[in-house]
Amino acid sequence: MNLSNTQLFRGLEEAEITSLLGCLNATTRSFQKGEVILSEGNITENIGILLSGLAVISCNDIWGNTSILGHVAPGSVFAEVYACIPGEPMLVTVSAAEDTSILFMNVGRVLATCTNACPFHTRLVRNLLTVCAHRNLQLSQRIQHTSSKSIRGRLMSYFSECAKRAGSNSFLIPYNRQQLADYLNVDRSTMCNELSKMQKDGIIEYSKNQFLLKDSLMFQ
Amino acid sequence: MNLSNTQLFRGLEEAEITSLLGCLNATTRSFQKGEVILSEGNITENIGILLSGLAVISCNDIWGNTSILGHVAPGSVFAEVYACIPGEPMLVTVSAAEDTSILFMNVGRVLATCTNACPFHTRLVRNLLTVCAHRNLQLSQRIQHTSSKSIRGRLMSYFSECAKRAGSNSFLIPYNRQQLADYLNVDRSTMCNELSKMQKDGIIEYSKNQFLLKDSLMFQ
DNA sequence: GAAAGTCTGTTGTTATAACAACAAGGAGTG
DNA sequence: CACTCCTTGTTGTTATAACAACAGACTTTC
Repeated sequence: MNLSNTQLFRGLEEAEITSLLGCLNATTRSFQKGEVILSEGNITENIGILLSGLAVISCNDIWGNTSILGHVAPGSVFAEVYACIPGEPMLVTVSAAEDTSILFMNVGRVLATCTNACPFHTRLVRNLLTVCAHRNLQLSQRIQHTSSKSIRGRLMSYFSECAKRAGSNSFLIPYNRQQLADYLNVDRSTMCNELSKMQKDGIIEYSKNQFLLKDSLMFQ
Repeated sequence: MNLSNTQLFRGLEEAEITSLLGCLNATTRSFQKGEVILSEGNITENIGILLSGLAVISCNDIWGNTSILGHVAPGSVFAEVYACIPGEPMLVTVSAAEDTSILFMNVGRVLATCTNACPFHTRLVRNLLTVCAHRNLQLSQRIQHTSSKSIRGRLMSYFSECAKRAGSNSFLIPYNRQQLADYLNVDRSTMCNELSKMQKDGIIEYSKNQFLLKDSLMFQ
């Protein structure tokens, strides 16, 4: 894993990162497949970066049922939310889905200006904030797109954002049907059905992942 | 508004804040009821703190339908997500619901270590990160609690977290029925009905805002 | 180019949530 | 106390989403 390609170290050179890592007293640890990396209920002051392998984020309800909340891919930051809220116990468990190596950094050291007053430090903090803000934005958008009670409403909310982003009524979506259904928290087949109806109703046109919001609607 | 009571300035004394504000070149602006504070599509480098009044966060779809996403109360930070992602245009509009005054701070100045290397600065950055992380946690939890397709599943997910937090099967919830229904994105009356059924089924007991998850379930 | 696998769209049935309308129980006020 | 206002719980009806099962199109692989 090349750290300069990660969200957290973006904009920093290899040499600068090496110097930073020393300054941060970062440590690397390896985990075997199945091993718990961070456990629910624990308090962590460490931000993790997954260097290689794969981790899953899961959650247990009080009856012991486990549900998977997401995955951590190489280069991704995790646990930063808990590390940034002093004393907040984790509500999720992170465990290794494969043999995995993790870089841990103490958030206190990341935030405290180092004695060398190194200029890379400022960039690192800014990156950390950007990571947090990005995740925030994505979560807010998902909530917005799933706020409608109807499948059509959810699709329209999502398509509306896609069109805004693309600056055009025509856009590509980055999901296949199953992924889109999961994102909008609806059943795939029912969603496919609704897409057909919307096309029949003249609201949208689509082919594979290319969608078009019909202009006529803008003036209704 | 006493700034030392706000999330962003927590842990700082009045005098320290005054010195910080100068160092940050923060500015205060007033808005009349109905006036737009920050507009969708704009790029902002400013974090806002609402000092007095009330603001609403709203969103327009491409057909011009407006929906209210939330409110900003005195002392609350807003726009920090957009300010922290350089170049990210706002997807929401913030406008004054009453006559309102806002403190704006440039995020670049917040993050750049000031020439005086004032120690309050570090605390401020840490607070900003904490604000971001907190919001993040709340959003993640809401998504988790609304991920079930059934009302019962959503209630159980929420109650499970409440019980965990309380460290007890008995806990108070901070919402009335309508607010809980809104939070879980379900219809109030249907939810009330489901709560009754859950009580009949012996899963929970409740009275007003006091809830009890029945122990028997733990061993099923 | 046949076979297996994946993705997408379609249909019919069933479960369930939304909705509307109302009753009962406080809380607060004149 | 009578009054209104607000919250909560209940019921019946209707709309709609989930679910299951399958067909066709497209990929991938040998």
